[in-house]
Amino acid sequence: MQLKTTQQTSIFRVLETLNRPVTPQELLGAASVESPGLGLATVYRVLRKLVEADQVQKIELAGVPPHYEVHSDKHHHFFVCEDCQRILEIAGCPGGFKKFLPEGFTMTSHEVILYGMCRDCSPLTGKEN
Amino acid sequence: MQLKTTQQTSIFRVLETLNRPVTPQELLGAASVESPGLGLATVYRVLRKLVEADQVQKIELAGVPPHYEVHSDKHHHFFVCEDCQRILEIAGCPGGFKKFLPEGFTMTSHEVILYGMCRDCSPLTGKEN
DNA sequence: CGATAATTGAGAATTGATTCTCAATTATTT
DNA sequence: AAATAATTGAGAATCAATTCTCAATTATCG
Repeated sequence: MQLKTTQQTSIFRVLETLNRPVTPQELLGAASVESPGLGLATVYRVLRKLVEADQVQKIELAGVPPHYEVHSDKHHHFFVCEDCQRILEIAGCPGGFKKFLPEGFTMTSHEVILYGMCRDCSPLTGKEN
Repeated sequence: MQLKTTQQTSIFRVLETLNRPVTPQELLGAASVESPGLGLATVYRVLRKLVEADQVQKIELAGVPPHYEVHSDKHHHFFVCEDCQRILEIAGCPGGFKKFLPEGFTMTSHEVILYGMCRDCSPLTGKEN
């Protein structure tokens, strides 16, 4: 997908800058700085096109609304902060999941989600300390 | 939560019998055999109570609607069949996820989801062969 | 038994995420 | 610049999951 307008460019640039999964609302807020008056419908329109073009991935994890992030080819998983709800990419993976499959099952992919508190929200390392 | 009525009993019994995560619709269908005329609202009402009482767990996984199953204390994960959309519990877990956490993060739990084809849907072992 | 409380089913209403509609604005073509 | 095409923002509409409303049914209690 080629970005033609100010709005489209802002949306994609913000996605690249934040470099983590964000909600459409978050994206609207951040991209509105560059593109005042930006509408949520446009954010969704652009996201849809970007997802179709495989430049952006929609991340759906339990307990949090859908997030979007610039598509990465590296195998990775996610961390969800139970306090601020922020999602972060986690590099690395223990692997070796196939041995847990029952007989006759085939596995095409897997997902690992870690839940806890991010640095900013952890009581001992957070900003407030 | 103590089960008082026919409807409540059927709903819980079916959950126990099926012994896997099911959708409220599936549950309605199955419990309607014992309780003809059962309504979806009642299924949701009873599920909500059971979840509050921690007797049932709501399972939310990407790509499939929410499922409910009898609460199990054993640590386990899930397999999602990409063909029939059925969810199955997987016993066992590789563990050792904490080493993937960034500095200063704390982990309280994790989730592993395997995607693929279940026995019934796998081309070489399915019913149709 | 008669009164009161609880539960139920049906369908309307709500919620959150997303898409659609449409008039206005902006870009592109000629 | 005129005509045509594309994009946008706002709010309405949709969609799926779930909850609410309310009258009818069922259960419980004195």
